[in-house]
Amino acid sequence: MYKPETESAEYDFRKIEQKWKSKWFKDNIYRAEDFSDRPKKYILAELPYPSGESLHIGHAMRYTVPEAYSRYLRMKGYNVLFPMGWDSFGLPTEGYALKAGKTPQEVTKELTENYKEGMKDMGYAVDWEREFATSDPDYYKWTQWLFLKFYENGLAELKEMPVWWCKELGNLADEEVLTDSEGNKISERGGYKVERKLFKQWVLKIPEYAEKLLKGLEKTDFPDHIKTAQINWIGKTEGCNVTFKIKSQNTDFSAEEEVYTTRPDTLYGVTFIALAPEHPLSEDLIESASNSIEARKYAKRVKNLSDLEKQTLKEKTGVRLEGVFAVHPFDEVQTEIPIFIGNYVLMETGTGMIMGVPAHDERDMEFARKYQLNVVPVIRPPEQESETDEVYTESGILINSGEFSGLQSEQAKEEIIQRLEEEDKGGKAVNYRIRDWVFSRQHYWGEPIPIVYDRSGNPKAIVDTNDMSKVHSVLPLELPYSKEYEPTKEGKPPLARIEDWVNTEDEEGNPVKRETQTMPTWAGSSWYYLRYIDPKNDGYFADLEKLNYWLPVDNYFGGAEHTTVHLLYSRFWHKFFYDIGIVPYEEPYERRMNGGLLLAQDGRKMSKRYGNVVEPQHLIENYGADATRMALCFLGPYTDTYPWNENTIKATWRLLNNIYDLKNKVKKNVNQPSIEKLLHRTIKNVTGMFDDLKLNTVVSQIMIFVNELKEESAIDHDIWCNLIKLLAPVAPFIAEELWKDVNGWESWDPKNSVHLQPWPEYDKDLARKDSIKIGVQINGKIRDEIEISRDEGEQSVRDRVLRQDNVVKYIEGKELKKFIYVPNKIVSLVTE
RNA sequence: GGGCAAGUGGCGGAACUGGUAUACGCGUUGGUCUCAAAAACCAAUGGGAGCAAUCCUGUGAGGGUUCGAUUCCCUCCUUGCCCACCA
Repeated sequence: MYKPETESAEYDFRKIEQKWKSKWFKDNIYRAEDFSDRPKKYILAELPYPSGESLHIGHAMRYTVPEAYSRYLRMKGYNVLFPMGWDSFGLPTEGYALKAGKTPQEVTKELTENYKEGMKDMGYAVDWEREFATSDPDYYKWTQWLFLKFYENGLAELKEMPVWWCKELGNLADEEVLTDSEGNKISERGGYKVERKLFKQWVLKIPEYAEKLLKGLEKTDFPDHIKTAQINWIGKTEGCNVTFKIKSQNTDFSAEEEVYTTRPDTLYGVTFIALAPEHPLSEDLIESASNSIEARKYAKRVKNLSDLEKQTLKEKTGVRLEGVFAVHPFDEVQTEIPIFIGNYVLMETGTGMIMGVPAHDERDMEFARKYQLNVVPVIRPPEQESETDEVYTESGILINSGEFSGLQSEQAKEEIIQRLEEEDKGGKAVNYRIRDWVFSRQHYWGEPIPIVYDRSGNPKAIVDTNDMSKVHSVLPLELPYSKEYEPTKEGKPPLARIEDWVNTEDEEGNPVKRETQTMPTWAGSSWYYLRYIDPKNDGYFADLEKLNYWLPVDNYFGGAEHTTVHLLYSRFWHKFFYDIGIVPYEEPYERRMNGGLLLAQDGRKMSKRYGNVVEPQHLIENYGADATRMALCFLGPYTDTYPWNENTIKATWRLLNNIYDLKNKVKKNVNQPSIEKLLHRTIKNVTGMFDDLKLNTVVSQIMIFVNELKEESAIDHDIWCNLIKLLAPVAPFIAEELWKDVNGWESWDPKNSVHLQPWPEYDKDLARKDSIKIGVQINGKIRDEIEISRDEGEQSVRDRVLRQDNVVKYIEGKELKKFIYVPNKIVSLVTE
């Protein structure tokens, strides 16, 4: 088999890459300057979590394009911040440690060193002086401080919540639970079985920021599909609350309770009320029903049903509360409305109680059929005379609706809401799908939550965040060292085992117990982009002036899987920080780009199981980092998912060899006008493509240019210098080497680095083609082509076109009805 | 079921605000070099017809708008991702 390393090519990438790597990072030529006169650009790529031996090709795939882009911007004259750090708390690292039989602390140190070395090998232009890991006490001191800010402002609180629970991992957030192919719920990491359980959890009240998160999107420049995903996740609906009186025939119990609906226009079609078994009123209602024993049994069973079972048993069931009924809010509707406890009513949605309108809701209909409940159509399709037999869920014209009959749905909604408000029986309401963010985990490897409990179990913060001198003595609350970091069998957090840490004293010397749950992985990554701005600050999380200079992040690159989790939740943090005045901008990220996946050559996902994993280290050794970088750029657009192809890296390696060989042809003052014109076109194209982040075509353009240069016997020195600069962002090592050679420098001086040189400018006139071949269309089909000079006049083109043989052939004997000439684009003729 | 993204040669992909579809690369075929192979270099390469100039056809399918549609509009199909009894 052909192996590049046996070739006797002059291009010795190993030597070249080793040399420049050591110089760049020793002198940190990629340092981001605080408060430079140059305009700033903050380019951020999601920080990796160390969970494997070393850098994976997926990382290289995600980082190469943003990094090359950051190099381009630096050459364009920007003061660029391109930082890197490690998301080292959390399950990925803990899981790796468990498997390796080491502590997370040891593993973090080892892995981050490997990753960093891998990134240096790739030539990533990172300002390593700003590196940190989220598990560094110096860092999580501020994660804890920020958490306490949430607590002080009532946005973090303890809540009894049904959460995902798994024997092996403790509790999990919704985002950490997946559905497997059989419909079973499993953990994202490890694939363990999970179920629902009630726990006292810390939650962050992100729903309170729903409206601000929606509004803030307008201020960002995110692509529409990302905005839409976040909008849908927040799930705002507008409707109204309707108050129903509830009475019992058996007891003197009575109550008033609200349901939420988006369809007040169907209010006259209500034939039953259903509530979730978790509803606060359900206990009282069961008590007042004549079948309370049966009802209580049913409610208990449904409550304990895990979502796993709910998933498989999707049938709607319920139990009627005999002798209890609801009264329609409008007096003229006299029916006694039956009340059910139903398994399909979710406590988390709306008010946890619904009005059942079977005629206009599929789910209600299914339920009504099962329990033989009345179906009262109150909306008819606008194009039909009467109601349909089917469930009609669209809007239409109201019927059987008293004074509102005849109205169109939209208008009826308003008028019904108005009447409800007038009669004090409800009113406009808004509902959000987004839930409280469960923010505690029963793991060892996370930020300890800086909360203690007094003797009666009341939580309190371990320090007042405004008292900075105390903050420094109390925070960070360090994670105690422990060899046992697996959850206990009973599900107690691992920290609960360390008794002398758990039992402590508050400021007044009262005995208190520490919170033993820790924060989720998302904690550290929710604000890391702020710390990059001022990573060494030990007096504050980040200096306001520096934040003011660097924020917002100009372009944030990451995975599509984070669109509705990390990207949304960190916006929540930031908006809260803005509200309490500790950050200067409302939105953290100006732009966002989601990266695609790199599949294996066989088209499947890369996996050790399939043995189809591509190792970046292997590629670097065999072809060099430059060829690897170029191949990753060249394969396809950043946002797309496509398979790896070993032949692509052979192609980019060959390209680099060709370029390296060209240097022998470089001479001063070579006159090559057509190459010069091509150079300017290339600069123009490449520049535009970098701005559009289309690096696959950047590589194509360089290939086209190099192909032309290969035909030349000599290459002009200045043209060559420009090519090197164009090459620099994608292939930084070879560019640096060629730059040194062409300038004849004997020794290294950081300021001479090609990566700090200005990006080439193009001359508009030179970039323009003088003559252009355009197509000649006759009746919509291309029949001929004609070479015209740029901006040639219509008359002249017309004369010449009409004389062309092929054109004459087609239009002979026919009337020319139209002659269309789009300058420099096309000629189009239409005959009868 | 809902939302989002996407369907272009054998493959990865180009195509600016509608203007010669398939740039660039891979692969394949033929050739040069070689005892031979690899590499390198040259040539061809969407499909079909033809000795040929040339013609027909072609961007998931079907309609539409237009002198002209991969691009805009409508209907549908397929794939991927996300969410999913959300009242």
